[in-house]
Amino acid sequence: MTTDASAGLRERKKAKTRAAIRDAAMRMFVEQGYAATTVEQIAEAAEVSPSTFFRYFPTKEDVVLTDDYDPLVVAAIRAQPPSTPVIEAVLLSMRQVFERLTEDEWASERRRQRLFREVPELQARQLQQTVAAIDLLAEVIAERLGVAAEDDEARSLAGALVGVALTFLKPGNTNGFQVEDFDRITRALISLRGHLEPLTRLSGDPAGQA
Amino acid sequence: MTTDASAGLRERKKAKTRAAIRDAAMRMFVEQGYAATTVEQIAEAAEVSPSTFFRYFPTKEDVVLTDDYDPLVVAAIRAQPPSTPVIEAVLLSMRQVFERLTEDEWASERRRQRLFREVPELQARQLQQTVAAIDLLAEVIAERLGVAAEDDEARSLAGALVGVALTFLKPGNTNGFQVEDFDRITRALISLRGHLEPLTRLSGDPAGQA
DNA sequence: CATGTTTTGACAGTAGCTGTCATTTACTAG
DNA sequence: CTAGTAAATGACAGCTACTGTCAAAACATG
Repeated sequence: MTTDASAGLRERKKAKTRAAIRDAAMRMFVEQGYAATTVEQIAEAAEVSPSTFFRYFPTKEDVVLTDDYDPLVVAAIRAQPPSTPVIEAVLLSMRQVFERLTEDEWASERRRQRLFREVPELQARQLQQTVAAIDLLAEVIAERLGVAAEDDEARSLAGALVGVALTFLKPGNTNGFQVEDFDRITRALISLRGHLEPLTRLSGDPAGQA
Repeated sequence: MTTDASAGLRERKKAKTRAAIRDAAMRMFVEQGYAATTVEQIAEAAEVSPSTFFRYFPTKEDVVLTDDYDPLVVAAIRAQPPSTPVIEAVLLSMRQVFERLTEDEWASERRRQRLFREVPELQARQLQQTVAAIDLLAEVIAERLGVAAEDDEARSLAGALVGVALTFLKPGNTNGFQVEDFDRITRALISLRGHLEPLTRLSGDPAGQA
């Protein structure tokens, strides 16, 4: 999540600058709003020039968008015993990752999520990231199922899970993902199973006009 | 989709201007690329001032984003006989709407989809729209199931369907949604059902560290 | 045709972002 | 420690998306 190696003064300084920019930005976004905060102000608060800001973050949006959870979840899924059914493995892994967050991490995560809810442009880009994560998830699932990564089975399973998860991010869910949400997701998936029962191979006969 | 009433000269002119801007923009986007086309150029080609451009479209992105399919699908779902199972009703309705498109509509739809694939900012906003459509879909589904619109069952069913559908938009799917895709979706949903089998109420026992 | 309302264009201004270039700052060899 | 190299920075100029304001033009209505 943060810096590990203090390889050289240069690297350390870069990490510090990056953190300074991100912290200043987040603070100001919360205080005065995202749109009302200019890059110039952020740069000044972080004691760098605007040029430098853009060297660290390609756009103002990207300051908020950094998110390292995906690889954690992927790793957690790989760590599940092969006997565990796929869906359970995925849900359990997400749960584990979230349970392991510190209180500070939760706090900044909540701020982030609030910004996503309030600033449309940010929401759009976060959704884009989330949807991109489907591919990642599909790969791990494919591994588990022993099929190719492009296989419809793995991809659509990943898509369905992410789709369901999206559903739980929307209600003015003050705290973003809550641990209890996993139970609700499980229950939702079970009801989904019921609705899938009547499906047969031919559900799409062309039907002419209305 | 286009203009219906020629209520007055004023309305007709507005519709014409809107179409002129959109057509000019789309043509130029295809010819010289989205980023390389400035609003000023579009305005000039459409014979309006830049000010007017922004009166018709709040942002350059919105020129591409107009999309009237959602209400059509919703209407089609409502038109399905109540005996049809939900998922089948949804899939069938989508299929019907797409089958009813004219060749011209397909053509411009393909251009649109290509832009979405090629221009990240547009993709982000389209996904946002798509995810927003989950709410709409959830409402119709809730009606059919006879539950509240905020019910997890309806919402997550909608989310799952959209999630699966998203999966099929990604492969360099030259033509966007193809009619055959519906068969693949059906098959994918059936395999999904298989993976949901082992689910029980308790799949999320906290599990300590890795 | 006269009056009121909408639509338009011109203009000025803000902010995000890009590219360039000289200066400073950290690394590396001797 | 010093000289030379590579990287990071800041200052600046420039483009473009977008906003707000205002007067002129185009339509509507009696």
